[in-house]
Formats: sequence, structure tokens, C-alpha cells
Amino acid sequence: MDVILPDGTTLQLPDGATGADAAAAIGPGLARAALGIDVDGEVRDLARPLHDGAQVAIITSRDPQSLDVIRHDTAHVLAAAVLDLYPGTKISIGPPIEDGFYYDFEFPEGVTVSDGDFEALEAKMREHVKADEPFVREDVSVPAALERFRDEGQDYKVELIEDLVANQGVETVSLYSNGPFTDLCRGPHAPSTKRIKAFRLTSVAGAYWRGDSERQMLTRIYGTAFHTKEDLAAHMERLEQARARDHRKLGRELGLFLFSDVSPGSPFWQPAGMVIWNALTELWRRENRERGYREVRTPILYDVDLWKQSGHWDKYRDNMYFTDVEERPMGLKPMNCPAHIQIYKHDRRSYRDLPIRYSEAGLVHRHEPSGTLHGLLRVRHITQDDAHIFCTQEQVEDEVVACLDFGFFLYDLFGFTPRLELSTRPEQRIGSDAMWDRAESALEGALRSKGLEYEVNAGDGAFYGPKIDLHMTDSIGRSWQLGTVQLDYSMPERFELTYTGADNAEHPPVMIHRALLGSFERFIGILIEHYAGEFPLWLAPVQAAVLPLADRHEGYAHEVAAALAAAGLRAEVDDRTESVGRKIRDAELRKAPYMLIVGDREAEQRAVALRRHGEGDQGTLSLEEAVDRLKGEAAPA
RNA sequence: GCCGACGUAGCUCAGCUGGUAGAGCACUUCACUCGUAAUGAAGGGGUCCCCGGUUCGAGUCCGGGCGUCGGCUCCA
Repeated sequence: MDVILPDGTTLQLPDGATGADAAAAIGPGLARAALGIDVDGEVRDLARPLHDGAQVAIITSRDPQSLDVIRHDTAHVLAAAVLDLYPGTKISIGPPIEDGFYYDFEFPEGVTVSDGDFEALEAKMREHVKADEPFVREDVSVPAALERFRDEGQDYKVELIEDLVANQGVETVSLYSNGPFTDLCRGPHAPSTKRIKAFRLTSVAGAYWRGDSERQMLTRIYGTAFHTKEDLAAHMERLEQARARDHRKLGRELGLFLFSDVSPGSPFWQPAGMVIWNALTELWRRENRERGYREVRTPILYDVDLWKQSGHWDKYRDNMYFTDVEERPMGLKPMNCPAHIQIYKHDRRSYRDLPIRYSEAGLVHRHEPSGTLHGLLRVRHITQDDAHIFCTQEQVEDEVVACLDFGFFLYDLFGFTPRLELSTRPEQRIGSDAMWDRAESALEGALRSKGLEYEVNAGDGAFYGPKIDLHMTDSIGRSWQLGTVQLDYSMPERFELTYTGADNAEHPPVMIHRALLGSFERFIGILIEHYAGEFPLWLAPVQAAVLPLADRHEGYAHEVAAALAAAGLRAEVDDRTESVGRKIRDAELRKAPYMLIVGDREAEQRAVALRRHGEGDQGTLSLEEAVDRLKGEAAPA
């Protein structure tokens, strides 16, 4: 039979030849290096027979797919080591993931495994690697596989096989063995455990069986594997670097914000952090104004009847905060929409008034479960850069497109390229299917007309309407939703909103919910990590640190600071009795973008010695030149 | 909320098998008045997260709570 190699040449092989045979036929070096084989676009074991006419490519450590293979191998080795050390453990699944792998286990009653056990586990894993155990694939009938895993008490494997039968009607399943360990597995795997050259267990965590919080919580062990020790070390180093940009660490070091036990999940903004907050708010306010939004401000506490009418009570009351006010039950707003609806409803509206766009930096409270809190990225006290647009059906697409454009404009300022998701109707929802059809296709139309790439997140919409979300990742690659544009036909109906049309009849407006930064808290968290605390001048809490060389230069230093302040710049004089080396060091650590050093020479010439954070000495400039230069750089975008 | 780990000075951390708590940085004072990433000396500073238990004695052991971290579930 013939197989086709990546360069288009044909390789003749005897019938029944395997991937390993193909590699050997090409060359002994390749045969040794081979980890798998790509057959018609699917990575397979080398040991499996090829078919005539197959497009094949031998996979070695140079191919990116090979990392998944050895990581999956390592997951099996981990499971083998776990069964060695903790007999009676039930195994579930252990796939490769981005940057590594995990395996989920149910340990025997009374056994808890923590990262303190990693050393022993890794040692046991190394034994399996050293033993050079071949990965042997065996296809067995479903009854035989079921019997085998039932005998071993591997209930999760039994459930997996039963589901494969129920959902895919399979009659056989594949098993992979390495040494005494056998796992239900689709493969592929490398020829043997010895191909695992560098691995490490990284963390342990709980994870629900099948991601279902109603079911058993298993113990998930995370690890990673690479082809060389150097690659592994480089990966660990990257993680280390990423941790240095963690906004929680930088927030503390730079004095931006803090958290306290007295109000979990709610940041306290320190003066430096508030500068960033205000700079961002000013930008946001100005841009909203220019785009036809009018700012409003609404209460945070409302009669619970409002939340019953909006539907939030039914769906979210467990995550809301309630109190009684003179025996009247009230709830803190978890969203601003019913508040903006009150303003809309206060007056009669004409089609001539639409679209009406209300914006508010709205403070909402959501009782996020304790385990989900995460610095500024997941808080209970949330300041949304919210807006609600009331418009006619005809205006919907233009308005949605304008929202997306606005969002991209803002993200561009920071060099962000958000990932887009279109989330469609959830199971628990309000409104008719016809409404949902209309809303979903309107959002899709807007995305299409912009030619934007997006992912569909089926069933993840808000309970009142579908949405387009803007996502960004943090320093270690976790994805967070920032902006959102949501189309809503339900709230206008629930609150009986109307406008008078040209036909002099009453019509319901369409409502668009829109937050672009998402929340100031989360957005600033992402900003801190994005810039690693080295903010552009317009956001920097202290834009210029004026550093007098000696006490006698203090007077001039304050003149310099005053000149900067007069130009609208944030300057501080470091008038401590310290060496200039020390003052520079501290200003560098505070990540002040500019340092203006003044001594005898500068005082005499009314000049400054300019130093840029992270770059060093920029030479001497006249005071006027320095002020102009900083002022020019301090405007946002 | 669930699983696991952790909680000691403002920060980063040490504190062995239970015996009256320590370092560096920061802070205060004094001296130094300095030219591009730490001047030196002295000093002050702790309900060892909280509550309860075991013990002659608990930072250390046990139970409960709170918080934080890593995941999972959730995220209007």
C-alpha cells in the first residue's frame, strides 16, 4: 500500500504496516524520535496500522501536537502512581489541557492528598517512566470493558462507558495499558513512558464529577510536561514572571487599593488607586457625552416589589442583599436597569425622543459566593460603566453597532483586543421564543455587518435577552468578561414601557443594556496586569517625582513641582533627607514614569535632569521644555 | 457554595518533637547634604486571625468560625 508524506511524495509500505513501520522506512533517526503519527489530520499511535492512500506525517517533539501526547501520557503515569500509593482510588478522567494536564480522582475514604504529597507521587511517576513501559492499546467489547471496570470498582469508568453506549452507540471501546495500569482512553499515546522527559505536578484542587455541582467532588491533580528540562524550567519561569504582574500584588506594592476582612470582596481605594479610577472615569464620561449619552444617577436600595417585577427576585434573590426599612422589605440593586426604567417611565416618550441613552457609573451589589472572589476581578461591590438605550426596533442594529464601535474605541486606547462571544437564550428565561429569535438575529446581524469574529456561547445569555460579551485574559491566562451589549425585549414589556409612534399609537421600545469596561473594578484589575503597574502617563498616580539632591535644592524642587501642577500634571517632591540614589530607587519602585532631578546646576539654569522609569537618564532640559514634554504625553490617546 | 492549602510586626517570611516570639525591609530619632536603583547608628513596634477544647503550660495539638490563595460550580 501507499501513503502520502507531507512533501507530497509517496511511500510504499507492505500491507498492514503501522505508523512505526512508516517512520522506520523513512529513517532510523525519525523512528527513534517518533511520538505519534498524523493520519489524515488526526494524531494516532505509531503502533496502529495505516490504510492505503493515507496522508501521513510523523509527529516528533518538534511538532506542537506532540506536547498534548506526552502530557496525556504523563496523566496516565500519574494515575498509575496514584493507584500504587493509594490503592482503592477511583479514577475518572485525565486529559491534556493548555499548558499541561490534570487527572481527577476519588481517593479512598479518609485519604486527602495535598501538594505535600507531590514529592512522593513524582518519585513514583519517575519509576514508571524509568521502567520504559510501552503504552499498549487494546480494543475490547463493551461488555468485557464493563465487566473489567466493575470488577475493579472503577465506577466512573463504568459510567463513562455506559454513556458512550447511550450517546454514540459504541460496541467496542479502547483501553490503554502502561505496565500494570489500564485506562479507558481514546488515545493517542507515545510508544512508551520513557518518552516523558520532563514533568512536574503543579497543584491540587477540587472538581465536580462531570462539572456538575450536584455530583461528587473529586480531587484534581494538575501537572505539566515538556520535552526537555529546559522547556519545563522556562515554563515555570514564565509563571513566576506572570505572578509578578498580579494586580493584587501590585495593588499592595503601589498602594492602589486594599481589601479588609471587615468587608470581603469590596475594595478600599487608596489615593493612588483613586487617581487611576478618576482618570478612567473622566475619559469614560467624556466619550459617553460625545456619543449622545446623558448621565444619570440612581439609588442603590429599592422595594423588593421592583425586583419581583423585573424578574431578578425569581432568579437571583439568593445572590442579592436585602434589608427592612421601617418594616418594608428592600433590596440593594444588583443591576441598574430597573432604575433607568424609572427615569424613562417618568415622562411620556415620543418616537422623536428615541434613542434615549442613559449612562451611569452605577454601584451594584451582588452576593458572589465566597469561593469565587478574586481581587478586583470578582467583587461583591461592583461599579458598572452602565448604560441603557431605549430605541425603536428599526434603530436596534445601528445602536448595537455603535456600542461595539464605542467598545473597540475604548479598548484600542489600551492596546486591548477583546475576544467576542455571542451568548444565546438560556434555559431559565423570560419572554417568548419569537422575541428571542428577533433579538438573537439582531445581534448576529450587528456582528456580521462589522465582519467581526466571534464565538457562540449557546445558552449563556441573560435571562431577559441575548448578549455580546467582550472578554480579556489576565496575567496568567484566565479569561474574564469585561464589556457586554445585551438586547432586551422583555424588561420593556414587564415594566409596560411605551413611546408614541408617528401613527399616534403606543409602542414598546427596545432596550439595550450596555457596559463596555464592564466594571471599573475589573477593568482596572486587568489594566494593572496589562501594564504590570507601569501605567501610561495619563493614568500614572504620580506622573513626575521631583528629586532634590540636597536640602538646599528643596525650594527649587517645589518650584518645579508647582510648574508641573500648573500644567495639570501630578508631581510630588521627595524632600526626605536621603541620598539621590535612594530617591531614584524609591521612585523607580513606585514606577513613577518621570523623575526630575534637581541640584545646583539645574537650580542655577532653571533646568531639570530628566529620568524616565525603566530607561534611565534622558539628559538635561529647561524647566519649560520638560513641562511641555510631559504635558504633551499626558493626554489619553 | 464545594475540595485542598494557608493565616506570626505595615510588607516578605523564620520559629525543630508544646516551655513566656525573631530577621530583612518599612517606621521613629540622631548624624551625614549626597549627581542617576538602597549612607550609617540607635530605637519603637506583636490580642501569633477569632472562639472554644486538651494540657501544669498552646504561635505550635484538637474542634468550630472568619478570611485569603489555587481550582470546581456560579457569574444578571
